[in-house]
Amino acid sequence: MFSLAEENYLKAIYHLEQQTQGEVSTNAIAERMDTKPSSVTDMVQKLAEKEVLSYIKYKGTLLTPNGKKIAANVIRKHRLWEVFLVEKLNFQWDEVHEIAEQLEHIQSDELVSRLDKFLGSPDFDPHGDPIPDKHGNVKRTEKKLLSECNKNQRGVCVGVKETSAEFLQYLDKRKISIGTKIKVLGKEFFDGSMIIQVDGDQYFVSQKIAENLYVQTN
Amino acid sequence: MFSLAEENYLKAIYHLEQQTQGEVSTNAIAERMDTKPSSVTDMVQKLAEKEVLSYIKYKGTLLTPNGKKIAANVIRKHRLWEVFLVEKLNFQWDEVHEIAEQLEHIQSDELVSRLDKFLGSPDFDPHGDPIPDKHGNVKRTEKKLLSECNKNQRGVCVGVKETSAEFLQYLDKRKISIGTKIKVLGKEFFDGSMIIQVDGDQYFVSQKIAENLYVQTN
DNA sequence: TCTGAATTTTAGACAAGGCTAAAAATAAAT
DNA sequence: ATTTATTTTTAGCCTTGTCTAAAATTCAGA
Repeated sequence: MFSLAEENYLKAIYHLEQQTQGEVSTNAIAERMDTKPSSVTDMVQKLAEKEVLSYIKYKGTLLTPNGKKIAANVIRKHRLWEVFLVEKLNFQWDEVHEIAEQLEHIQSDELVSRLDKFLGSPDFDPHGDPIPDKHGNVKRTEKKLLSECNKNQRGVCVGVKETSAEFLQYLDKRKISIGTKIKVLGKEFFDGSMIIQVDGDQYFVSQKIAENLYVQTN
Repeated sequence: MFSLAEENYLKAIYHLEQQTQGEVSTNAIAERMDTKPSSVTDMVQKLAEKEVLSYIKYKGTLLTPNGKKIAANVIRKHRLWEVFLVEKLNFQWDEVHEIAEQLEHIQSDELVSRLDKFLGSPDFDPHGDPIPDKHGNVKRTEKKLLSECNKNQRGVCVGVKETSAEFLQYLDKRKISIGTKIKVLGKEFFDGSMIIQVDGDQYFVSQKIAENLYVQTN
């Protein structure tokens, strides 16, 4: 139904719509897709014909409900495959994006449904981003930085901001990964450092660490 | 390196080379790829430039060692994914081909290597076809039809010729699947029917059944 | 061996998706 | 309120992979 290129455009526009409000500009799309604005104009006009987005010359584009659904489905597949790669094939968090970028275009609803079940219907991908359900709805649970948490707050690690190998190794060493429960035992205000509890262990974390770890509090 | 279309051509030519000896004809490729001979000529000339096959006008093509390796790798991926779909996602034998046809083009050596390990480095796909190793070498164990076996011969079920749902169900009911050991207890010459032993049970199979079941004898 | 049939190749066209250069529209600044 | 700068679109061209129609080559039968 939709070509690989078209799916990538829809996905890019979907993400851009979440980062800003109002119409998405041609230049913004071009930058995100690493392509030229003139190419974007062409494609956007084609997609408008297919009624997956509305386009007004010199103004920008907005996805239609149908376009949103298609984009969300691509993102759903992307994130499910990321879970597969990390949980089943033991890839690292930062190694999976490129491969998932390819896998997200495999066409088969049955495959997605079975993959989802095989993985235990996860709600988050390895980076802590929410996985849209089959209807394209996203469980929007805002994540916040560990550094924004207060003493005695509890949360679940849902992602990272920084994705360098060093940082991921730092977390691995402390057995912190997606789903890990974290409790703030203490917070030092003059340098922003914290003492946190992870499973049975306690760790000291600097502000820099706390500012790069997303948690979902409850 | 090689486009999706190019990979599909190499794969098709690889298969055709195994079915016949000598050069593969343009028409044969066109028929297998469900395309026109003129398109094949174009593509084959392009692939000859890339040195993955040798092409002589009006004569035909032959894969170079490099071309064989690339084709075998695509087939390796195809078959590994089929194992995944059947073993892990519980698809039926006959439902996986289309999806594997897409998955075989995912580019990532690391992915293939990890998938292979995850599946326990299988030697055969769910249809009983051998899975090439990472160097493109195929463990060539010729399969023959059950009907070609003689009394008291033993073999392992490695595939089917017919793939209709009815036939697969027939086999399922008798617990015959890939890897199932079969022994020919008796063979009736006037109608080609057989008595076979499967695990502890004995079954009567008609010639039609025996002609559609591949076994690897030892 | 000649001739008709089948196969294969060439030539020219097309759709998708991208690019460059130039024109048009909008936004910003004096 | 103009002029300048930025953004966006248009026009024309390119590549990939396909097609049709016509030409060239090979094969096969008499």
